Amino acid sequence: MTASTTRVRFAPSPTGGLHLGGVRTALFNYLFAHKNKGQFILRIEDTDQGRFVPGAEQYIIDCLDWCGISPDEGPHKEGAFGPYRQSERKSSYKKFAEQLIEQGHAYYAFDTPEALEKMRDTFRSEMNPSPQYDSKVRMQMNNSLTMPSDKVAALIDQGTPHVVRIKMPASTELTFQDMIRGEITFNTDQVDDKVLLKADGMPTYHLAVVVDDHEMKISHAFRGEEWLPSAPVHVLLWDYFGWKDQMPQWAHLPLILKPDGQGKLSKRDGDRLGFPVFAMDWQDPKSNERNKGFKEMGFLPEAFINMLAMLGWNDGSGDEIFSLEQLIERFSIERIHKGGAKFDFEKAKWFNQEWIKRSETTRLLPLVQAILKKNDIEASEEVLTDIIPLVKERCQLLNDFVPQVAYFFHDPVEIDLGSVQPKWDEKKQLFFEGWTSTLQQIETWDTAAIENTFKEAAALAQIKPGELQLPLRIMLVGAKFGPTVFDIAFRIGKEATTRRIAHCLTLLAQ
RNA sequence: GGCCCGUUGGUCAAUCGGUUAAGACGCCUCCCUUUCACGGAGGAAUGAGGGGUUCGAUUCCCCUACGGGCUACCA
Repeated sequence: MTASTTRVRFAPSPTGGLHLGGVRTALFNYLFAHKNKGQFILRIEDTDQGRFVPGAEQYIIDCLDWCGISPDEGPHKEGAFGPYRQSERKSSYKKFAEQLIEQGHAYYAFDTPEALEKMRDTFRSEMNPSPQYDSKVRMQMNNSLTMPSDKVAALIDQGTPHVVRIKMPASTELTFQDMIRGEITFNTDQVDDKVLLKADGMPTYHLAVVVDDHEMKISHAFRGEEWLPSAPVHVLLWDYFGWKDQMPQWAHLPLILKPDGQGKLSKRDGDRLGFPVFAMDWQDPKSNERNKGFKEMGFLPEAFINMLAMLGWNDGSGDEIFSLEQLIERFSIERIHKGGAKFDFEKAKWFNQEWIKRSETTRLLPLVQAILKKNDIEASEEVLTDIIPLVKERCQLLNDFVPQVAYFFHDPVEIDLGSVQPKWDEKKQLFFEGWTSTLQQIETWDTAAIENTFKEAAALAQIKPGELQLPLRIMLVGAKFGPTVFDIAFRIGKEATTRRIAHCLTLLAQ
């Protein structure tokens, strides 16, 4: 490699929600770019007009922004290498395809979809379930290799639909280096004559990646392992164009697998097993199908990317909680795994809990405030600043703040009297009646004062304070959770405390 | 079927020929706490199988098995 700057790219297709694996690919790109003080480019691969989904591009940008891994260049942030949408670069691909034809490395093919299907049918056998358009069959097909040149010219003049295919050399060993997997060798006999330019004039992925990676001066190319089988086509193309010395270094990332069973993780698995697969909520504009995102599920972006980084990579130290800055500092391609990793939602939630625990109240406050508002709880900054530290270690997801905080704002609706009734007796009833009236005389309403009167009253009534704390908790919170009861009584105030106790005493007396 | 990639506890994983095979999640027990969490102390649980190479293999090589990916005018 030359001493040129590091330039990497994340190149998604705008076809739907942004999958976990996609975010991780973007993350690794981002980490590598920042570690090497290079640039991180977003390129939109929208060459398949049939699969294009409006809104998906902006959604991808929003997801990356939310994750804190925004690109340096992209359709939303023009740099010196635009345009960053492949559909807008259409004209340049044709030129390169024609160059390949002139050099004898590609050819025009006029076969109709029906003709291709017929070819597959005739060659299909038990030994060869999926016949390819390759060196063995191309001379029997309808293309510029099998037709006189004047006929080819005539067909093209008439506007006959045609594609451009690469002419794979026969029986050639092709070797390239992968930064994660080392040396990888293919025999060209195994790869078919891939379509380079489609009938609609759009390039396929194969032509577009090579041309764009070259024109955008990409130095390192990260992509999913599913691309490995077509890598020889790309390597060959770099060679044919005469750019081989500028070819990016490849890194084929391991896949993220289903938690159960096998295969790569899909959005269906999320629906099936009850966890998100997309970074943020995504609603398909055509089907209106809605898929939940990690963001809306209550994940902190810090936790989300931390979790993703640890799926297929680690720094060898045993540490697991890393900020984005720490990830940049410690990231290394050598420590990326070769094998796929099964996604574990439980572990993902643990990462989030760790991040909630470690986050400053000021970080959490606006997020919690927004979630509460959605649940019809208007909470001031002052109050939340006071309450968040009390409950944050009890929350795995940001949404958990709702039940953990709700009883500070309104009387519990559901009251778990079942936990109290079995051991409830008149003695306790009298205790609470008595204590409620002594509460009225407390001058400085604070946690210590409340706790003191409670313990004194308990001693007087000859009941262990512990036996009374659970009932009190149920009265104030409605259930068995939350911080110390006296902390809660202090925050909700004297009036609410006595009201909630009285209400429960009435219920228990029935 | 073919090709390519992979394989350490249930899951994420450390080890870069010599260790009692780390650590984390989850699970279980106990402590703290008469709530829920947090925290602390323990526990169960791992090198797919078979051949080599080597004084010595989880580690290197080969075979098998298993898993995954690809095999579209989708990316």
